[in-house]
Amino acid sequence: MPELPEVETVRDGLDRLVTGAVVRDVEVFRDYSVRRHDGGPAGFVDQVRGRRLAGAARRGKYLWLPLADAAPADPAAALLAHLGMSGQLLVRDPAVAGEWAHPHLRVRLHLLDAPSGAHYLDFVDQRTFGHLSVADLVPTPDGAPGGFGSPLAAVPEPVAHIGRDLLDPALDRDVLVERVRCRRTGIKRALLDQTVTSGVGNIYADEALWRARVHFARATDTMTRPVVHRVLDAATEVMTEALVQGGTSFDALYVNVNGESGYFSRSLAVYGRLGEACPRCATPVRRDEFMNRSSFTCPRCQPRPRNGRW
DNA sequence: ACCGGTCCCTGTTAGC
DNA sequence: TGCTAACAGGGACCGG
Repeated sequence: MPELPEVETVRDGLDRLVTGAVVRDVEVFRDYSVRRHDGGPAGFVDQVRGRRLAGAARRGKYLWLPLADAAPADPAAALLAHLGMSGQLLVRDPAVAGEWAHPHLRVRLHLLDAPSGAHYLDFVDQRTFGHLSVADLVPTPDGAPGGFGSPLAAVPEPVAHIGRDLLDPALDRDVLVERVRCRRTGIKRALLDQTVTSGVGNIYADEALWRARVHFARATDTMTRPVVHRVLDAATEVMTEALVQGGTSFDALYVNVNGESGYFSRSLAVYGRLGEACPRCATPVRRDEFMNRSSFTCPRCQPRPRNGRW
């Protein structure tokens, strides 16, 4: 499932492979995949067709391609993507891939003059939790670049409420620690709340908490600054390592921009490993239902707090 | 303003 | 064998 490292892998690939390309045409095969676009599927096609893709930027799990060559009166805008659970952005060349159409192809951009020579940018999404839209760019309140890979101090409007992620050079870590400690909830809920900090999903939250030896239900307002720092450091580490390895793939749904699967799943310590030995102490990994999904912990390294918040 | 619960969607797998 | 139910999960949205 794409979390920050996987999305960053895709962003980096798009930056190299499609920056400068002109969108010659757009096909929407599944209206639901552009559901968050204001003008609907037809408006989406109108706003993307003829525009030049000016780069690739990211904050947390949101990814955007600023659109150049607009009419002078139009506001600055970007093609915005969220991959959801199963979304992929595939840069494809029919000379290599043929005209074979993926069964879950939802949106296809026809490209001209891509630096890679690619003809298509395909949005493929089996479970359709992902989506594309065109959104206006709004200035960042702090005047810093909008995200990773963004030279502009602006973000798409639907991203404006999302917190800076842990790999963002403009993130103020001390402010983030205080924001976490001010919350009255459990630490995992805080990690997954994208308005606090973005990019952390269920997998990396579990891995980070295991590394930091903190239980997911630990109340944020009982955590000392060093402990919060330890959790955030662990999350930064685990995502950085995953990024180096090209992102996680444990169910073969996720592939990077070139269609390659990542291999980080081999390095997961607890996530998805019910009953297997904790790599630190060999205690069997436990699974709890939490937020209508699974949380994996080592019951010995991460004992359940007495006054925890689920 | 903050917090927590619900729902959206589809393919795979487990179980009867 | 064939059906149903559970499961994966980010985030918009809503009610308290």
